[in-house]
Amino acid sequence: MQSIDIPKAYDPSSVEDKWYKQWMDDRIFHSEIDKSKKPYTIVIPPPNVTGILTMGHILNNTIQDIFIRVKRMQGYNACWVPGTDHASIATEAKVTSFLKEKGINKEEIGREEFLKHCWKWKEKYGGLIIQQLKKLGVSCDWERERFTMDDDYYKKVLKAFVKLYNDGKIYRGFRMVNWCPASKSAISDEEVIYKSVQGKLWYLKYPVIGTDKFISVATTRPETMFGDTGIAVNPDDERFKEFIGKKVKLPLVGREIPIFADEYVDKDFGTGAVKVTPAHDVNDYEMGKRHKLETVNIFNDDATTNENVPEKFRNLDRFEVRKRVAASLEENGFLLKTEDYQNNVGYSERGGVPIEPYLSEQWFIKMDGLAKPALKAVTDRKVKFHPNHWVKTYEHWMSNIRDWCISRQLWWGHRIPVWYNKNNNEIYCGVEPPEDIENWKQDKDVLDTWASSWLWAYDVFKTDEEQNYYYPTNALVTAPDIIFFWVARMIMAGLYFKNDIPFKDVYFTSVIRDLKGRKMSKSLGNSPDPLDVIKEFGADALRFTVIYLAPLGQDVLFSKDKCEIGRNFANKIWNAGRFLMMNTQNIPLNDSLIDKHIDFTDLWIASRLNITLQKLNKTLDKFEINNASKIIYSFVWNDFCDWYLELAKTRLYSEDEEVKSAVLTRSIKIFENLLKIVHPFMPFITEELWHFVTGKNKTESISISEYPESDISLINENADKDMAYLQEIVTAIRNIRGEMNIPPSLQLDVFIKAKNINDEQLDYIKKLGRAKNITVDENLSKPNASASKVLNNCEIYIPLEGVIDLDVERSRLQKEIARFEGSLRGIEKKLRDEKFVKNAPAEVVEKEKKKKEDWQNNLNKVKSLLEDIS
RNA sequence: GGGAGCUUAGCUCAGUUGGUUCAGAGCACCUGCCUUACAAGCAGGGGGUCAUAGGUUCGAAUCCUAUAGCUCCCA
Repeated sequence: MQSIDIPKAYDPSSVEDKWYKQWMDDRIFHSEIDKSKKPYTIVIPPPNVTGILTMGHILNNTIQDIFIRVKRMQGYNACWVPGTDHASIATEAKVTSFLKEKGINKEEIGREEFLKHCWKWKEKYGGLIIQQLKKLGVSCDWERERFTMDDDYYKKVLKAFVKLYNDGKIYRGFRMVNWCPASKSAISDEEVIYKSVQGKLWYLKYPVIGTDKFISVATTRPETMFGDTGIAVNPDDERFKEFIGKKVKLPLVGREIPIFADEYVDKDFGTGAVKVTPAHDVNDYEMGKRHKLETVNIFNDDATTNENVPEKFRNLDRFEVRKRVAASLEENGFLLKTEDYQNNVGYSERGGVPIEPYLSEQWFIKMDGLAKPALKAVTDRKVKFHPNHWVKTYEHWMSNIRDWCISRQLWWGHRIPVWYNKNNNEIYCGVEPPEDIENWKQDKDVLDTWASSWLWAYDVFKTDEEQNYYYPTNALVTAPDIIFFWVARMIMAGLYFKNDIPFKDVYFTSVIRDLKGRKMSKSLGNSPDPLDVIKEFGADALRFTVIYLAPLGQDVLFSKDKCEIGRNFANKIWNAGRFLMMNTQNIPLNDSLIDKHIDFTDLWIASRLNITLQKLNKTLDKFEINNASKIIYSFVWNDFCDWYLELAKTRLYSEDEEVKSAVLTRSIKIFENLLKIVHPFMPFITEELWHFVTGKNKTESISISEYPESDISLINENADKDMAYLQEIVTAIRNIRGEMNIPPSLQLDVFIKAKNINDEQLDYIKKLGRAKNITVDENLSKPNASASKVLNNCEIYIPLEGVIDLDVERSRLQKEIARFEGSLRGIEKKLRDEKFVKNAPAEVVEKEKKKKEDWQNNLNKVKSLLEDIS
């Protein structure tokens, strides 16, 4: 065998790009319909096409990749469809401001020109996040990459609209909506984010006509007074009874508006009387309808004041007007007082400015009929949530859902497929425009982005045949903050359009936060750039670290330094592989020998492997992916590296060539299995090592090798027991050596008082315990000046003539005594308790009795050992 | 105001069906080691009244109730 030069430390940079290219060249992530195989499908939550990769994406996509890779190796037809969405508001905002910098106004160049710029922008920045995802090593089927504005997907979105329209599920209406003055568009309820803001409460005085009295009202938004068309009080409020039916004269405006009674008014808030502005407040709008009030809209679509306010206040931003109105009211004696006031203000998620309740004509989808079956699918557990507690949130939202405003006053997106006849009131709705197009005018608005991505689970598949094969998908992995935006709506769409759930399981990921627990955000600048992290630690390390840190349903406090967990783990695996490969230089591999030379440690590691596989399957089935990473970690590091390989050295360095071959061959076989179970978590390093140890051609891949199945017949209790005994003894010897500060280079004699240690075990104890000689005898007595340890089935003595520090030894033994005594106290108390003995199952009582005996025995032994040296 | 989640070692978190060999892991810390895979490592060690108060039970980190604190979602 040729000399192998494997570096001491794993260097991901030389490995990752090489393999990713190979995988792509070999198209191993590509899926085609194959009726002989069961499909396992995931569609990616499409990231914003102009976005960049965040730590959230890292976690989310690593999880998806793990599921997909495991299933692929298990022989499923694994298909992971990637893609991006067009992010209507976000992209349009970016393009608009880009153009503005160049002195170009969107309105001036018109819709078509503007869209050309959008597409250019998309071409330029759209590929970025996809390239970044590839760095992470994800095994998406890139040949299936989709974009929500691809021609055929675009058509499918329109088709869905037309169907809903024809089914009477869509209507157009003049309603109060959440208006984002930054993007000059309506947004949905879900895109409004409430923030607690320190503001003021202004107390205004409105003169009551025909009296010399004022009625005072409290408001957080004095500028809206220009739109006031009434004053409301609670009908039971004695303070205002005399005013009901009278009118006030609106300050600064002079308009006369009525005072009326309405149950809605809270007597205890502010002054007990409220100004009513039907055009700019949802509740006031409702009150206005009840009392047939006039609506006076005082804002333009960018929330500057319009011609309905007095001239000196016109064409000003709403916050500027607020200042001026307050000042003017004060000047004219209409301001009673101001107070500091903390209130919740709705902000536009994308626009970042306070939303304005605004009356306008919009399109809505009726949610009633869609929501009910979608709710049932989840409460019946046809769609399962992981963790399950999200069901309650979902349930609550679904039961209180309101109609969905789907029109956006934007250009970048799917334009609403509705045309209005120029000559009459006719409306046409269809995927294709009307034939006599010259007589029609298309609706100007586009659809909410979610009204395109809610079809994602099936419309990413182009043909009916594909949809029938791949749909419903198996799992959706997503951040919990889009449960309403997306998850809920996908379920509605799936059931409505496909008559089937879109996915069987939904995995809600952790939220990645910084070490202070703050959400990672661009504005805080507290998020490391994932690509920098990959460069520094490697994609495998990053992947493993985030999974290792992310328990189901818990947030993750992350900093890039934590990637040492993954990097060190990768290095550990690397060196285990390196060790095996180094040995192949001198030891020939031979499959036929492995069953000929087998001892309990071989049986034990096989047993451990199969127990691990069993646990792994269970946790993966339950979507406990964080648990899975820990199971793997402990098998690799503790079982395989710390114990098995250390034990194997005894035989690898022996004289028997057959034994050496057998042990090395077996070790490599176990290692290959180990690589396979690590592979979905750390695809690159495992691919590299797999090729080292199997010598396979580079076009073969561990990615499509067979995933190990757990073989229960290999779980071996006897081997486990023998091994546990060995570990106990070795640990005891090490404990003595450690506490006595004996350097590893100093070999010592060891005496074990026991009857059942076989020669195999003895060899290992000698090696791992760094013993010169070991004497085992059932009846031996403690040598002079030796340190000792009492175990359940044996006692260990290490003579330390000249080395022993009696004080250290005494305190060691005293500690042991304290431990045994503590345990005994608890157990004796329990056994003295008649109720326990009477009520507890006999088994448990027996167990306790046995324990008590053992510990009492041990205690006595340690006590006498202590006496010996006192 | 409604809902969800969390509170276990200095830090970040595991602890499935209640039973002192489950009070654990990683990091951090202390001690000794460059032991022929790995100092990104090896071996050993210290450290917790499992938020608080009640309750159920023979027995509670684990089940129930209340309280406090933190986080998030919704209005």
